[in-house]
Amino acid sequence: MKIAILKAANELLEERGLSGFTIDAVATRSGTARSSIYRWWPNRGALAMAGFLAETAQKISYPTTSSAVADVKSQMMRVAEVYGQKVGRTISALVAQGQSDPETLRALLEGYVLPRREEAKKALLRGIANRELRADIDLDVVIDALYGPIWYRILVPHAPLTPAWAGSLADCVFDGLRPPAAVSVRMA
Amino acid sequence: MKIAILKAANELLEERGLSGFTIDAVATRSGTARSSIYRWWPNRGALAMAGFLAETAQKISYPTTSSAVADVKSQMMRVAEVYGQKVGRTISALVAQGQSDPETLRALLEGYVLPRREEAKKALLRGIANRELRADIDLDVVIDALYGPIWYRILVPHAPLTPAWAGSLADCVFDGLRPPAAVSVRMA
Amino acid sequence: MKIAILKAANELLEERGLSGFTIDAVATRSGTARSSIYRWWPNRGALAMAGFLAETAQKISYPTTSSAVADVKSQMMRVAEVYGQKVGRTISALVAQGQSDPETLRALLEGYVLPRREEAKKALLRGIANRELRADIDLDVVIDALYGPIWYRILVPHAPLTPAWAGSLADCVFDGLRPPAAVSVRMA
Amino acid sequence: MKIAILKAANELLEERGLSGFTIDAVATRSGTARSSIYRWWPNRGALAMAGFLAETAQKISYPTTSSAVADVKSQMMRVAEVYGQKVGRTISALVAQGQSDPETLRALLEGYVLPRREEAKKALLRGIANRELRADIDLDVVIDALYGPIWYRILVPHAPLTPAWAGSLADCVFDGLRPPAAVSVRMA
DNA sequence: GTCTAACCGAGACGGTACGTCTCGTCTTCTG
DNA sequence: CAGAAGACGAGACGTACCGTCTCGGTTAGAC
Repeated sequence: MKIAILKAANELLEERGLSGFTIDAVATRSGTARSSIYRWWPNRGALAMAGFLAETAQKISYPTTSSAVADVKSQMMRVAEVYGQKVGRTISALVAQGQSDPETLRALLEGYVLPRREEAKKALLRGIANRELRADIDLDVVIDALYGPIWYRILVPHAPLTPAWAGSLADCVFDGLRPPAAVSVRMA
Repeated sequence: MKIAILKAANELLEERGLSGFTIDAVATRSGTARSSIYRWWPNRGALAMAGFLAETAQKISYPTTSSAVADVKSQMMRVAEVYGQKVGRTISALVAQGQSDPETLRALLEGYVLPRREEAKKALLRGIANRELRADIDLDVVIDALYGPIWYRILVPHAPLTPAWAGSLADCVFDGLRPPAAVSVRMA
Repeated sequence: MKIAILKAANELLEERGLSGFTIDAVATRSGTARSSIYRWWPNRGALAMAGFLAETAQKISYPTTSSAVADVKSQMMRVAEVYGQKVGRTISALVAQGQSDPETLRALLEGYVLPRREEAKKALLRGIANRELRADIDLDVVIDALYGPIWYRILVPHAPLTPAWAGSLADCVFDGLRPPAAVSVRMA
Repeated sequence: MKIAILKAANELLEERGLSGFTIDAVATRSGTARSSIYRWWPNRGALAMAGFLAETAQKISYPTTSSAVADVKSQMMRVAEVYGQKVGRTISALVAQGQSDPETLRALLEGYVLPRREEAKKALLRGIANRELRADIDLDVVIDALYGPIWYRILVPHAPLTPAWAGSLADCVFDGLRPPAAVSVRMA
């Protein structure tokens, strides 16, 4: 029951965006009654969030190779690929809903954004430990620099969100984060 | 008349966000009739956009000093300051509205985002001409890296949007974009 | 518009009683939108009452002949005839609605019951002035005795409500209300 | 179990009327589950009726003295007293429910109204046998005249239902039902 | 000086989605 | 294995906005 509802919610969000995501439409598609939806989720924001977390949120994981920087870059490219398609619609719908519904925003942050940032933080720390990255970087700023543009392109789609672009972005940002080790060694 | 409407629209957007931005509320606050609003703007997205462009969009300009990088950085810090307050609410409301209303999204892109990007592009080209920046950078990627995180923090407010953070972000990104001065060292 | 709504309201009340009287059904039958109904009436009780008053309430008037008693009796018989058909359904629905909605009950009393009682009171006073009725009768009790049974048969339909029955009832009650004039005269 | 349910049903009907009489509320107050209520009664009308019959219906009996008329009058006064309080709420709720639920109406008639009328009929026949009442009266009409107004005042509470009023009513109606003692005077 | 046309306010209209509330049925889960 | 617990589909409730529309009443410029 709940599963069918979440599935339907997700599909609608992906297919038709926020404006097509109606409790009635979810009920119809899932073959349940509106009241059954309201039994479990207090409003449409909560349902949208739950659908997203249940169905699509878990699909992007970090690889772990010897190079943390390469791991992050490849994960960003996968994120770009996934977000560039239907999932992007869902996320933008959630963010939009969050602008007029604080509860949805909170759920999105706590249920998705912050955990993801924590994962990224770990990867970057691994990079620092590896000496791939300078030790003095501000992790939050770096994560914003890496992932902020991806969200930006979802929400303000001035240009398509492609893995290639995400790769360039990663290169661009990481370029400034490498330790100056070799240079100083040579200069010494 | 129109001016009063746009002013009211903006105030509501700033004070109460998207959910408080109702045609009725704008009419009441501006002392006009709903029909007068619909006479001039086709729907609430268009009105929101018009209010934003008329009242707040023009407030952030680029300085022009000898250092293009410093100009961009200082502009980013000002942007962060302005967006961190009421204007941020307006922008997030517009983006949210844009998710279910393609016309609003188009207006936001063409009326605000793309022109701003053009300005940024010019500043960065000045930086390249100055030799402050490498010549081989992908301008679009760099602009995404610089401004994307700002929009991200407006729309997904996991942490406050402050000038200090924007400064760090600028430093972080520009760090990787400087011409390879070290090369000459190595060559020495 | 309002007229079509009231007409539809009345028809539904008459045809299908309280349970078929739905705002949606009224809207459909009247060819209007639910919102238009709620624009004018705050809830279904008020609508039912308004429909009743507008369409059927005014249909029963008192005749005025030389005999007030005969007038009341003939009016009661007409009331029985009218209430015995569709109007009875409407009235019983209104009373039923009034049991769970004090506002409807108030409207029914003030808008219908009390005015009717005032008319009856005038007729009875005419009867007293005529010497058709004793001067010491308690008008409220008499009106309850005359009309109470009619409402009773509408609401608790243990037997049909017919003009003949109403006539017998009137005779029965009026029998005790005549002045003892003639007898005492003879005895004197 | 059943007893607790009926008790709770009755209390709710008395305290809060029809609108507070909810299957859920009865279950909660009686400490049982909704399903247990539906095991024994098919719907809320039946439950209300059962609660009424079990708890309050039997409480009013006829006295039997030498004067049948006095018996009826005193019973009416007692009825008025009892109905004027909580029981009146229950009865009005039952009648209201009956307007949209024929089964409840039938149950009320057969389970309560008609048996009471039979009792009244017996009392009146006693009055005829006693020569307190004329032999040619139509018992059904008289019973309607006596008890109809009481139900009327419960359901259409234009004025309070008091024993004093019921006494006046009884006097008023019985006044016309006495055998024509005056005839012998005239014959003299 | 009139006339005509656009703009104004006011607000009714048909719609659609919301979230709430009961209903009466039905499936567990437990003692 | 009875009964409590409670999920289920259904559907009406009243609210809030949407965007469209008709209506008189003012200005203003054109004739």
